[in-house]
Amino acid sequence: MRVSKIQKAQNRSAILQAAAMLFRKHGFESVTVAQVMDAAGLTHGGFYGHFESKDDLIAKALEHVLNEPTPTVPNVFADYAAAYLSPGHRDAPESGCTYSTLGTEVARLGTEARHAMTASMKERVEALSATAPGATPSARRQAAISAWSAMVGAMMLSRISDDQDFADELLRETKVALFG
Amino acid sequence: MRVSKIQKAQNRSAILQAAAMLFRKHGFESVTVAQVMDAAGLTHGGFYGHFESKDDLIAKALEHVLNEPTPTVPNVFADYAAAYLSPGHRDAPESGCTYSTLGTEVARLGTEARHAMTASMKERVEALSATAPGATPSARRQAAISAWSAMVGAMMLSRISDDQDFADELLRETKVALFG
DNA sequence: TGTACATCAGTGAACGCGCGTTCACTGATGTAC
DNA sequence: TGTACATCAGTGAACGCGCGTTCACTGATGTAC
Repeated sequence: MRVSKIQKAQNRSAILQAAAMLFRKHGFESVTVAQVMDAAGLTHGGFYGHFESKDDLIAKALEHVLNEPTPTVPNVFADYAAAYLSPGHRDAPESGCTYSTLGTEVARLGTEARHAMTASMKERVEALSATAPGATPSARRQAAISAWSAMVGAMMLSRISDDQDFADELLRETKVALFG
Repeated sequence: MRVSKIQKAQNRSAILQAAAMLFRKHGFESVTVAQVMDAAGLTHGGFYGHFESKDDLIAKALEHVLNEPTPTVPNVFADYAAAYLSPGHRDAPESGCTYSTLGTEVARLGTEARHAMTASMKERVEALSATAPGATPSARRQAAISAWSAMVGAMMLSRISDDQDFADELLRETKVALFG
């Protein structure tokens, strides 16, 4: 049964939202098209009315999650880092940072997905540079790049650890090293 | 045709080596058992004489690559970081650091693989702590953790970027921020 | 505004390919005498 | 040391499940008059 144009747009959005969550939680390849559609409250047959292929969905879901405004993100550098490097963020990958959940996989994706990610990375560096410590713009940009790299790396490593204490140590020591 | 015990051990080793390379280059799920066996110079049917399953291979290949002595790794902190953060390392993921190539995927693997990775991470932190900057052991450990996180993160992010200049900037600025 | 028809979003069964896994077979290795 | 036999690593065909993708169909939406 046909649905209204508004409903169709909402459905598309629900698919992207569900995909972005499932991908971050389980990875691109473990998540099936049917699972995404199910999580969006639809049946799998309708998928190709919204997207060309699963690869297309991956690219669109990444763009979607990267471009959505994240109102809870603090815009002061130190606050951003403290929130980022929290155990709460680590334990909720499905709603967290895309780089630390899917980074190594994205590096192998096609042009469209990587291009969207690259644009988003540049924006992130720009935004962090504004409030990063440093006397000159280039010093602030350097601080933003290295600190952001440390955050993303520490988060990923912390999620690998099956030793809770060590996982916490990675986050804590990185946070302290960056901001005293 | 049966082969000697020595040959069998060499074959097993070749499978692990091929798997470790292919996995780092293409990810766990994109690489097939047949591809691994082919790269090891064998046919796929013999695979189950060496490993219980593909998952078993993944765990064993990770242990293999994490425990193999890497003679080219400098043991002085700054040299290690400089070699790590080089474009050459970025452009040869198949023979590079496992964390920056497979990190986000390993975080979702089972007990055996993550346990091996965790033990290896602890060793790496210990090793880096020895020559890390800092007045006290805990300061050195902190420096080792945060700097290593930054290296792994910057490498992963650099591989995502489809903009060469930006990719290089991420590595360069992280290196300079860490060591002047 | 109301009616008749065309459009098309979503459904669910079906298809077919790829990949992990199994298995009967081969022939070289290793061992018992 | 040599011979006969048992073992078993590797081969390659085959199996079967899962998943991406297709398609005929349904019925509500949107549009033309």
